[in-house]
Amino acid sequence: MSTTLKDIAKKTGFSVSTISRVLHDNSKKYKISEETQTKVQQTAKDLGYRLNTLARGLRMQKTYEIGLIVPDIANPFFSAVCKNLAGELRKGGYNFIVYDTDKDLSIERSAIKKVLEKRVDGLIIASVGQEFSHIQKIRDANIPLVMIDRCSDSVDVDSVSVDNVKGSMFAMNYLIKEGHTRIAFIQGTPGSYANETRLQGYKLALHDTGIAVDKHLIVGNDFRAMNGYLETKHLLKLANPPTAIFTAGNIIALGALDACKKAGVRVPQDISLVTFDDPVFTPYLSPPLTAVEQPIKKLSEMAVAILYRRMKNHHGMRKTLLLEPKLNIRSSVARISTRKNIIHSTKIEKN
Amino acid sequence: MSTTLKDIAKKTGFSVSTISRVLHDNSKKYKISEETQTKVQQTAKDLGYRLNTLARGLRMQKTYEIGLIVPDIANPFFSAVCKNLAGELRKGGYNFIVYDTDKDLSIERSAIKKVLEKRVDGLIIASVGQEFSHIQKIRDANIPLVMIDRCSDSVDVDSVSVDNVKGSMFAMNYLIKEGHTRIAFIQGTPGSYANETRLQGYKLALHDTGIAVDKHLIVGNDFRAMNGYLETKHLLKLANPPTAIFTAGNIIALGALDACKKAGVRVPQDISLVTFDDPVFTPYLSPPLTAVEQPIKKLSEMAVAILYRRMKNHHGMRKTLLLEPKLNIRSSVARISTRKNIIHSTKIEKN
DNA sequence: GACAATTGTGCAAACGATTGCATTATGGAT
DNA sequence: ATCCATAATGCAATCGTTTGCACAATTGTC
Repeated sequence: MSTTLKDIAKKTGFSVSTISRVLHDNSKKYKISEETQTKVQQTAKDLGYRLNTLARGLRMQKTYEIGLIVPDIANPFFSAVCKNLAGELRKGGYNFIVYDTDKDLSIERSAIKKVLEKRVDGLIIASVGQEFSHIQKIRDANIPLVMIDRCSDSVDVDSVSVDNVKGSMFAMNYLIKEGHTRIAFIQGTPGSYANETRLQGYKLALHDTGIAVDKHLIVGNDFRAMNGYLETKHLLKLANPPTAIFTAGNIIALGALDACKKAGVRVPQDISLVTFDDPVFTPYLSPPLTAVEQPIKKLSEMAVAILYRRMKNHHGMRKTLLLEPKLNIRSSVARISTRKNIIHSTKIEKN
Repeated sequence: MSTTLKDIAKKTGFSVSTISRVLHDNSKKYKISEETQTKVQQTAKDLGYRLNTLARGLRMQKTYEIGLIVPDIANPFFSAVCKNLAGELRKGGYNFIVYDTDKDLSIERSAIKKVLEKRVDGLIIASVGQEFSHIQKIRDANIPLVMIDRCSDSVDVDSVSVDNVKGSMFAMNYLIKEGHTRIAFIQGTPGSYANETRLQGYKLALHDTGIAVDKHLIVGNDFRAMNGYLETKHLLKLANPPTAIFTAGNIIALGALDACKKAGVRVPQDISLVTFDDPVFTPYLSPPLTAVEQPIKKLSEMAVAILYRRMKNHHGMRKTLLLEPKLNIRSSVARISTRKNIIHSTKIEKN
């Protein structure tokens, strides 16, 4: 259908080899005459020649493609990661194929299969699960691979992720410093990497400062807004409600905020709110939310750097990177005093 | 490196043809014996055979890949489109390659080149610009193509987009119905398809109801938050400020909201706010914003449907679809009365 | 017992590029 | 005149599949 080297060869009278060399080799190496070069290039343009990367990839055993597998591309965190990775990879002359697994492990498996069938040169994957045997297999097949946004000691693969534990501790320590001791945690999906590590940080911070963990203050079960809404409502009705809420993800925080407003509870005067994750709209909420920001740009850069390294050296030592998050302090936390706490409680009863 | 059909052939004693047929043909057609099938399948599994789509694509002249080109994947609208398209395409057995052009026409051009070199079976493109000659060329080369999120009579390509003009009119008519006559429009990037069509709807609605267009009320120059912030500040300082603001995009609205809050101007009591585009966080802002929602799911479904149609029939009639947006009424618009307007004005002076 | 139909499998030519190894022509050195 | 280096190009194998055609063996039909 489309023009091939052969067509150009026929038209110019040169051999396919010569055409190939002129068009892709920069042709210095083979000392093609100027005259031939211009002639070939001209006819290539005339005929609208377009490289066939399938043929090249097959012959060269290299595709210049990187596979990217993410649980949910509509999640601002992942779409930002996507964008940064794209830019970073472009610099190195690589393109990438994205797969959205919709947080489904079976789709993830089939995505991996597909992407390997495409003979990508490398793979970046933010796995959904806690189960990594299928990923280990890729590594065992010597396909360059880096995991992002989660790491596990149970697999021997390169990884770069954000230190969720530390992030939680930043948030919690700040709340504690401001005088809070009754701090609720609204979870995301239990069992997910993000949730478990963030929960761990929550507990650790409490433990470090000698505050007992109150199981009634750990609530919730997924990363959606409705979860934040319902659990906040529930928390506000407790006999002894928390003075602060820490949510495992930003969408949860949206729901929490909504619940507070509907209950006539003011943030931060009546209750404080901090959240993990910090997408573009957080500063524009009312009030602007204090949030744990993940270093997305750095994460992407590192992921690509580690991937390149692995593509050069299949058998190097495993590399795991844990990046430091950052607490962005805005206006959703109040310094606490006992009196405020009481006012707060009465307010609740009213509703 | 990896196992090929040949390897399996060698191991089982059958020919490459037989292996191929068993593994991909469902082999009914060629009446391969049960015995052979199981034997082949077993060794394929043992050897960890993985299809090489490069070779297959080369031979079959079909890749089962669709290229997707978007201006900014981190934009919630496009990442949602992405996700919906992915799901839709998966149903048909297609994968897709995404390119983020970063709103840069030259990157767009090179992305198109790259994606065609990959011999995708089709192309979905949300072009950045108003200039479509490069896109027309693809169509001329008989590559199935559908444009999304913008359409133009100047190119002869299939397209599906949201009726921005109508969307703007929905928003404006609502504001007008609520008694507003001084309505400002904060633009996005002038010259962009999204902006011009939304602006057109703004003007049209005013015109239809006999309200004169006041040029001082059309302000702004890009889709970012800072633009919304600065322009709102400016609008509030006018001698005769608007009673309502309509923003061309949601991020602009975030900035506008922020400016109002900082100026002590309440929404909607002191000024009303409506915006185009309606991502997940809009209902959780304070106040929940009345916004024009784009039918993203429908858009994606239609885009894929039209693409499939075009892949089957290269020479059919051009098809352009214009989908209807929807106004989600929340709490950012107040019914206006002259008295309120005066109170409002005094409030402004105070700041 | 002759012939046709069916069953099960293999041969070999594509698909479009890359590249090591010729090959030819030319000029210079001896 | 002989030999060698160099310049400019061509040959042909290869990458891993798919698939039209051929072919042998078996079964069925009259």
